[in-house]
Amino acid sequence: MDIKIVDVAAKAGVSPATVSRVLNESSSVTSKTKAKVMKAIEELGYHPNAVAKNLRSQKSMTIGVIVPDINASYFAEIIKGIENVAYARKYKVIICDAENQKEKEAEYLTLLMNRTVDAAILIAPLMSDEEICQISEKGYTLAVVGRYIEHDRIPCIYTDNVKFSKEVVQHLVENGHRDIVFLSGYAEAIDSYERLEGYLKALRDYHIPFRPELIENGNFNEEGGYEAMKRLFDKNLHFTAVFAANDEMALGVYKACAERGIAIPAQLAVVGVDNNRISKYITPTLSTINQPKYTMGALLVEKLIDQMNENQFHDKRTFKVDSELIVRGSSNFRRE
Amino acid sequence: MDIKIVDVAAKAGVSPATVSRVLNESSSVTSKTKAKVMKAIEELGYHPNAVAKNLRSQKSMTIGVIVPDINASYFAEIIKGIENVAYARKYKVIICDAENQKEKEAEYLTLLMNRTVDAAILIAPLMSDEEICQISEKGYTLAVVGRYIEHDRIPCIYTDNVKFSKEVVQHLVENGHRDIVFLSGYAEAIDSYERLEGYLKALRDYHIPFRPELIENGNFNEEGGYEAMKRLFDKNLHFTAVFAANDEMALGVYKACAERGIAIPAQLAVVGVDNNRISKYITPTLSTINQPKYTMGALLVEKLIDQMNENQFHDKRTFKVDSELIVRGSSNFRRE
DNA sequence: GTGAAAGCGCTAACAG
DNA sequence: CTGTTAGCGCTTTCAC
Repeated sequence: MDIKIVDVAAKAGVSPATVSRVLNESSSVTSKTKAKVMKAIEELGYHPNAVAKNLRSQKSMTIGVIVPDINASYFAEIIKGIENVAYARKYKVIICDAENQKEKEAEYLTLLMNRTVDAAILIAPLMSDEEICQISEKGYTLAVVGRYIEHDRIPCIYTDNVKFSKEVVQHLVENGHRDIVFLSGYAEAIDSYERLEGYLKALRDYHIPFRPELIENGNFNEEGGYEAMKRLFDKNLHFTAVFAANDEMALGVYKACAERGIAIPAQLAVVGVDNNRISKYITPTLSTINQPKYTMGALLVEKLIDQMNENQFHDKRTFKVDSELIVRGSSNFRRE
Repeated sequence: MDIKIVDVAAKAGVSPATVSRVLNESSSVTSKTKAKVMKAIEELGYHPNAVAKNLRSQKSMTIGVIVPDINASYFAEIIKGIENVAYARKYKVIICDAENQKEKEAEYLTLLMNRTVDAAILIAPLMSDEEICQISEKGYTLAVVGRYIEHDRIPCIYTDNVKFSKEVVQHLVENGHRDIVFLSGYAEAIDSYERLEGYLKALRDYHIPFRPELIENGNFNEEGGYEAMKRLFDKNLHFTAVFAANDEMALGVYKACAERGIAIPAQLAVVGVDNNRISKYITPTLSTINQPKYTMGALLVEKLIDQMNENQFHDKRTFKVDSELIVRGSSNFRRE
């Protein structure tokens, strides 16, 4: 520490520029001088100061990823995908947990604005399209997971929320259900909106009248799902199935059912979204929507890095990936 | 973007120094000039360049956290604790997922060496005490979760692996078990070693002869636990309980048992470690060791930041926190 | 209370 | 192939 490039240069009997050259392999250096430099670096225990380097070279070779919650396997898998291809392309990845708070999201976005990272990948369901576009317009490099953005400089990867939500309802209807609860996430989230839309469209397709009292909000977490179900039970409404907008809320449904002695799936069918790891371990196993999380992360950084390096925009910038309904124990039951 | 402090200064009709002063509230500025500067900043959409700032001020106000795997609720909870107190103290936290690879661990450690972060919190069971001490000796600021380090500049927080492992065995013995399998994690990990030690000590306390054939390695993951159990079953050994060195491996045990039609806990008792979220959802619910994960993270950064700010070393630098055995369905059965 | 100027550690022209 | 020099954008003495 406190050893700088000039110290190495002095020790090796060369100029700082030469040391920099061997460090970055930026131009050819005699193998002899290279050896001298390496030796000096070794002996001094020199570590280049990345802050100075980044300031000078105007890049950091790091990508920031902002996620709503690090403790959700859905995001963790996406991050793994990002991490691995970024690593292969010599980029570092730093992960920022916004903990579902807009304030922290903004805080971590400054890492992008203030040039600590070269680009940011946003998984930010609370942020509006406009906000995202504005940041991009200011010249910052962004990519987005989980939604489509109408902006030709922002790579996006997403699944079709409307489509898979229709599939869920279709599956339930085909199993004899007509009174299907929809458990929504927090209202501000784009996913909430789109999944509700799919639910409504499917009902319409089947000519099932929409009953607004069957919509409840569970804020995308277990506790919220639990409370929402309690409210529904208390209202004595008739329903035979629940479509929870994510698996977390479905866990809350399980809990509420356990308390009331309601059997899943015989008395109530349940389907979630995300294919959280828990969904395959819980009893009964939870039907859910699976997305290619790892691939989504991997593909997106790939595009992002290409865009940064080639300094041009590709023809293909947005990717809609397929999701699949995984039918498990919680809904695998034909209602007569 | 591309707007610098001089641009703001020009627009506001002051010097760059003054702009810097209002930005950092470092010394008093007339409220009138302050207003002018703020206005210019606003109008120009200026964002300070943190790289330049960090270079000049020789600090970054950010802490790096290196974890073995971001997709494990155990680490995620610790990170939450770190994140929240760091945030309250004006520090940013960047998370690095080493994915259980020494190579990546080293890669991310360079963020510390190259001054991208002011300090690093290591959750690195694969790294040796010597390596950790060496880094500290070179003048880098470190803190460590999950182990005790004999070095007066490194704050540590950890639980007593030996102690809780003894408790697990005690619990099993008291329920009538004498032939207890120990499923170890990868051999290099300090946790593996210490948990085995606790297992052995407990056996000795109860005068139960140690049977080396009952030790298997499961590499701390589900697949490993599953394979290890299959090997044990194939050997036709007699045993009635399994102490898995973490919950992940215990899940593998469940799977292997399901395949062979072995009932948990009637035919085989199972206990894990970590209190992963899944352990309370799986059937039967999994007995495990719980640690105050969030608090561990929170307390450690607190100390770390204190140490950095006061530039002095506290009397109390290491924290041993209590863990608790949570007895659930997988071992709550008295063997006659 | 404010400005001028130096310099954090490095890289990238430009010479040689 | 290697050295000299300027400067990335900011903060911080030191004057005034």
